[in-house]
Amino acid sequence: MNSVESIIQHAEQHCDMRGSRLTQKRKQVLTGLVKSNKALSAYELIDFCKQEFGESLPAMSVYRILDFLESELLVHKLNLANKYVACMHISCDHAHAVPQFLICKSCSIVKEITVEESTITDLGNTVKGAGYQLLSPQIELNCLCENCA
Amino acid sequence: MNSVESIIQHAEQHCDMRGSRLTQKRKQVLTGLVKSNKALSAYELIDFCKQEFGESLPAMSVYRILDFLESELLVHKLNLANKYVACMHISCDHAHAVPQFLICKSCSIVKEITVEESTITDLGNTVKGAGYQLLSPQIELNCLCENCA
DNA sequence: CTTAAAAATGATATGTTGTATCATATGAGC
DNA sequence: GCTCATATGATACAACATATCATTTTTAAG
Repeated sequence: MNSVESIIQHAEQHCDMRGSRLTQKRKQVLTGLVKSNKALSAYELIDFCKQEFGESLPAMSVYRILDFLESELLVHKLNLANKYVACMHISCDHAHAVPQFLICKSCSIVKEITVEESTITDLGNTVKGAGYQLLSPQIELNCLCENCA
Repeated sequence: MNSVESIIQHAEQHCDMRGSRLTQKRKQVLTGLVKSNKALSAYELIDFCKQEFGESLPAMSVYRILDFLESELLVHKLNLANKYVACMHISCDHAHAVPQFLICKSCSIVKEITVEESTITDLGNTVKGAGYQLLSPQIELNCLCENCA
């Protein structure tokens, strides 16, 4: 069993335990993200499902599926790029900390790293000090990856 | 002279010194951002100029004007929200450090604060350690402001 | 097993953000 | 007043996203 299948299987178990269902199409969309190994837009995922599975998904469905996958913590939405990535920790058991995404603006490859505890504390204090409440504790940075730099 | 006019005047001096021109329309767009005191989309700025000045700007022009204002450091583009805000430091003389934007997802009011030196250093090291190169050193966080919380 | 309710997906239209491209106008310097 | 660079206009369209109502599939109760 290759690693993509293994990840999907983990995702399925995860949904089972949470009482939600990883349907065929949800699995297809997630597979697109896992396989591509980078951030894809909803429309790129439509193309993927068309080519890979001969499945013609309407945009609305893909967005709904992405919302679902996000609510299951299997996928992250990258607001900087208007794209979506598979969570890197699907196969990990531990809950993971605040994610930091380094998004290559050229090729959309994303590195999801865990933010230093101290950095998060600093950020949180700053936000609270300004009277604001953090909504999505997630840091996204526009970068260039090694290849594209 | 109210503070909006004062800020615009500072912006004009800034452009003079840099050998660029703050034209009528550029001034109108900047005025929209300064007056509204929050982040606006390009199309909201079109509406503002229409209502305030009876000026019908095509989208293309507004985007070009925003690019110009950004290159002059008078305006920041918030990629999280696809909106634009006037820089809070137009009237300051000192060059300012890496900005951090707390964006209220509900009302678009933005707090621009200066990132702690240590936080930036941490971030920079993490990015470099991951083999990535930071493109736009600017942190944007989805928040709720005091009023909307 | 059948049927009603809930969950998931489809279809269509449209809204929002942004850019490509080619044309026109405006202003600074000779 | 010309000329060239800069600025702006007009039109079309691409990419991302949602509203709304219809249909299908699944679940669960009787």
